[in-house]
Amino acid sequence: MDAADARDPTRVEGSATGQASARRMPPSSQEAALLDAAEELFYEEGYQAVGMDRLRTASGVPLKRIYGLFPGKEAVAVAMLDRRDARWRGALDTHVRRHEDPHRRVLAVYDWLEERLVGPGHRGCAWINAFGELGGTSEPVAEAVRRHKASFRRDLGVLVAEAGASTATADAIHLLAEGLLVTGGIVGDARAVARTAAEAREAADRLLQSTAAGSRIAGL
Amino acid sequence: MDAADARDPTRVEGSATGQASARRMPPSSQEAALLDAAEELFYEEGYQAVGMDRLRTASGVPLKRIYGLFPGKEAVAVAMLDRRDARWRGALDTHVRRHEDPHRRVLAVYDWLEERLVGPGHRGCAWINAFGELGGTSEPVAEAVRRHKASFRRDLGVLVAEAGASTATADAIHLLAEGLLVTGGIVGDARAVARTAAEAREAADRLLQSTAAGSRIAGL
DNA sequence: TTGACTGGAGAACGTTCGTTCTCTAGTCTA
DNA sequence: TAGACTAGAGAACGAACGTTCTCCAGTCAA
Repeated sequence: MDAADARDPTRVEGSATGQASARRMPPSSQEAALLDAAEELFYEEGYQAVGMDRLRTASGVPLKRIYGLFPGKEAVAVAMLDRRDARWRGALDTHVRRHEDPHRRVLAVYDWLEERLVGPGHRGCAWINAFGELGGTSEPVAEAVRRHKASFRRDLGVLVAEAGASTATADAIHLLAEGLLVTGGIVGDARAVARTAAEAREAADRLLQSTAAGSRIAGL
Repeated sequence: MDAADARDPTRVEGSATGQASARRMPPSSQEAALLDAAEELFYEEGYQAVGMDRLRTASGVPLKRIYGLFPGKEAVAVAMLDRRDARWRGALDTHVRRHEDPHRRVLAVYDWLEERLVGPGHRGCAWINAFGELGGTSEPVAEAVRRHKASFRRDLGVLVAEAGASTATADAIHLLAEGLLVTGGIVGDARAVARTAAEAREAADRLLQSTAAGSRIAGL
């Protein structure tokens, strides 16, 4: 790195044309900028519809450096999915733990998913979409999707266990969440997403109640 | 090609290399052969990973005729999805109606989905995958997916209504089915698919039972 | 048999892709 | 200041794509 960076290490964009530039950006910021652009563009348009050139333009990271950071486009996609996984599940955890009641926490999962699904430009679950596009041709991407889905399922299992419900109920809570994710992504408009989320939440509530009722009947 | 083909108009393949040939095939058969190839290849590898040349080779239908039958690749994909929709839902209907008990019919949906998900080369739900790949860039494909999912949901609604359960239960049955489709597609191996199907089936059963119990309690 | 016609095989075309290479402006050491 | 070096902007490259076009074997009416 050079003296200019030392003088202004916060400098991130500097092009006169207004497009992002990675000039003098430290490598870690460049990687972040690249993954930011990849996350947004791949999510909105798909993986194959976005070329490396658009990633370069949107992130301001030169092609030469992109290929210095990652061996190829596929690796960028995997890194993006993994980074998103950490952030996504962290945000979900933060959201649900704002509630004290363990039962309410489980239902709050659906609130959070609904919020995520109705935003502008949203197109469902990034991992489901990635699997749909690349699951058949890219094993690394397929594995990243399986990692995320397994982690999500595990996280839900913990929440449901804390609510005192059975593992069978946890399984159902998970399938309802996946059903909401895929259906909410496809239907498109916000009203339908809200309706679908309400359906999932109500079904989850019924299953949690019936577990509790069963437990009471069994004297647990 | 040779005179032997002319003598046998029903002949559908005739290449010495073993690949399909559409020579002398009537246009309706050519369309069917094309959609057969499109269905298989697009499903296994994705839409953008399969070029028109491979469609031509696999179906035996010349490019000239493909572009005579459809204005472009996108239209082939939409036609394939629509044709598959009719066959897919027809087969589901046939399967569930082999059972007499309306309650059992609903559960049989999950049996059938499980069968579909464990076959070799299977990669989940063709419509979910198509949406993941093209939902952001092709409105005709996105609409075909929405058509199919709306029809599937409606079909399930009829089955659940015939079982005497509420519309809320029907919604849950649908979300569980979607959750099974997406999860079963991603997890890959047959054991995990079977386990997921069992989870969905059990949750559906509980929801149907609780509806029935609720109805009895309410004196209906 | 002749001539017009049809339709298939595959070449051709223009574009776009992922990836690599070149050139140059700017920086640091001595 | 001189020279080695770094890194970015964009050209270059080979491959593959969707689509169109060319050419010729085969067919049918007269």
